[in-house]
Amino acid sequence: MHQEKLNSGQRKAVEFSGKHLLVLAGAGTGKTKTIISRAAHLINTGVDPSKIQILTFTKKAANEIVERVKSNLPQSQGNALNGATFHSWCNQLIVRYPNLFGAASYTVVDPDDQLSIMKMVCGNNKLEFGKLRIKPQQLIDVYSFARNTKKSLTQALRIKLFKNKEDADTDYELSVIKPHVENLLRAYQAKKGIQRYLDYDDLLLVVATQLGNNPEARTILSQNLDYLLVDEMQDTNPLQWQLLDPFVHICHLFCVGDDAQSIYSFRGADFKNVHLFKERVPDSEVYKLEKNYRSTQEILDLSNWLLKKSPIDYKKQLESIRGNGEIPQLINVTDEWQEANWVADEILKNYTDEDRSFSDHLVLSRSQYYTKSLQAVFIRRKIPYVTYGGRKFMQAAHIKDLVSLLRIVNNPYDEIAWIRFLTFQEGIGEVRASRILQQVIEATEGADIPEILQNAMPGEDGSKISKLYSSIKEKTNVGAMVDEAYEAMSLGLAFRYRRDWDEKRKGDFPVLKLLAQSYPTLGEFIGEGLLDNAEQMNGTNVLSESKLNTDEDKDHVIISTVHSAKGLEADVCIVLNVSPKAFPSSWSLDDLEAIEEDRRVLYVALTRAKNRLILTRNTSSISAVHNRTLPSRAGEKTSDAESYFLEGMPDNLVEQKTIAQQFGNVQDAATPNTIDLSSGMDFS
DNA sequence: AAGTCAGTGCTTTTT
DNA sequence: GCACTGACTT
Repeated sequence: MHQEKLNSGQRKAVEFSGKHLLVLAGAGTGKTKTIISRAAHLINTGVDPSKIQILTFTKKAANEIVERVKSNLPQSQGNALNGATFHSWCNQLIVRYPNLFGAASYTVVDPDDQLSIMKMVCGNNKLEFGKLRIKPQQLIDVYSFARNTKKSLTQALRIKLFKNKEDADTDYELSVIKPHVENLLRAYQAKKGIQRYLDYDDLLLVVATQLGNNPEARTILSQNLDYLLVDEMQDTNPLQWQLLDPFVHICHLFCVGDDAQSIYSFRGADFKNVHLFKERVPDSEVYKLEKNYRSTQEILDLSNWLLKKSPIDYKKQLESIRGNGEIPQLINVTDEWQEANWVADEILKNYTDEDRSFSDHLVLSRSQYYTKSLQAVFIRRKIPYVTYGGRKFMQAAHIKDLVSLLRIVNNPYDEIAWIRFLTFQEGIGEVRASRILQQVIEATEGADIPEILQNAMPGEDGSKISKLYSSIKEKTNVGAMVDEAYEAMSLGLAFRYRRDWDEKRKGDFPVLKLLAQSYPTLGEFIGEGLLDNAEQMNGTNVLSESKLNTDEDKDHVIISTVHSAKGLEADVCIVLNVSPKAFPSSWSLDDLEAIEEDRRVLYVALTRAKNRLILTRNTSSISAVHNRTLPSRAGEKTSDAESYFLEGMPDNLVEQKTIAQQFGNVQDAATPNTIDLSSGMDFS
């Protein structure tokens, strides 16, 4: 058993004996440690672990917190402790109380499926209004934004499509567009209803609505829950607040957050949930944690300087308990291949000369896309790495193919899964699939699906598929269902993905089976499995270590987006491409709030470093930008150069280096063909 | 009607 | 690498 040491502020929060508490904790002040110790403290003082629920933003964070609480307790004492994301928690509640939430046999749809549904709804209806064309994906975004922020459709359209402009032209365009959008969104909602789909937002909405309206629901839940511990409170949005609000009367809230690290406003996050905590929650207190234990003072000086330049007053000045260390480095490069190679050099040098392990390194990027060249270089130079925040395991095409069969067994109304599964069969395309689907839909409730399939597809194909369907339906073990489905589909899969079948995709199916086996029912696998993150190790999928024992090679560099790196820390932290147009991103330039959010993104990145902080930047984009002033709104004097976050940085905050050209010439480096670096190598 | 392939354009951030 | 398109074959 291992107790975490606390300072007086942390201890005060951990041992808080009032009703509700918000802990405002700056970066590196021991936020995670405090929430972990709080859970352990509650259990130690006699609270039933099954009545504590920890809520976080990612499954990874949830798992990590629960594991660390357990290691703080005598063995098996914390086994009943629950940690989940808002979404998976709601999903669990819906599964556990089907009658309460009225969602008996439903399927959770992921963003890909949402898009497919929206495309079906739009059909040939191209939303074109003069210059403005609205894509199905944008409709989904507007819909989700409106529901998460509780804003009207008009407001959501204005913010998402018109950058929040409020002039007469915008108002006119809005009035033209709105009725069309409304029709499509209503059709989308109707389709979800018929096919028993719940999208991510529905999961929260179903639970929040029921809790708000139904006293019985509150009574039932209050019997099973005493403490709610919420991590990253600054990233909760109005919908999530609507979900939390009823619990004020049901249990004790313990929330931790930092307004300077709020980086999810694109998803509707609203730091009012932090600022108005005391007003909204009766019987509540707010504590602050201000001593930074993570970083050396030089790293905090740079972070403080960045935040101080903001027009927003965060009232934050981090001070290091640890004292002084290395000055942060700013590495000037001319292109991303040079940058990637420099990063690889640095890491290899630290590994061999400085006795640092690969896992002491965290490489952060604004976007997932930007790490592509870095990954290519790491593979070529044999640096082990994992990526966080990439495409989900369950979203991969070959996985979705197989899962489509399980989905139609689980929910025969699942149109998307039907189409996917049927068109997977050789000789069946979209037209025939729709026809077969039509027969399934028209069949009366409770009709025998295998029989319908048999009739819809005369001949051997029909009977094969029909038998497969019944045979899977009979199984009770989810892993066995995966096996059966794989046996039937592997030939087709191997052919369809023959290009990278042996190297990449084939190996995912044993992983899928392992994942499936960890769920008691098919419904839970399909619902929650979707919400489960995978990480990629050197380009191939692995599931979180708790599920798969990957003891081999735990030493690897972590490559992550800043958004996925919340809560992470590392000895050496490298922030890629801190260049104009990236910080702030060129998308944000004419929106002040977006610029400030980008500033917080960089702030989060900088404060991950414990001892060595390295920023890289592309000098070619600096000179390009300095020569050009952006067209700006009347009266404003903004330009890329002026809004660039490192503009005007005092010389003493960083040590600059400029890397001489060393690998090939500029033309070579700029050719995208460089990706071929990886193809000729030995993967063993 | 279904399948294949080469060419094109496009890539914020996440549950 | 990805989704999508258009032209082609089966």
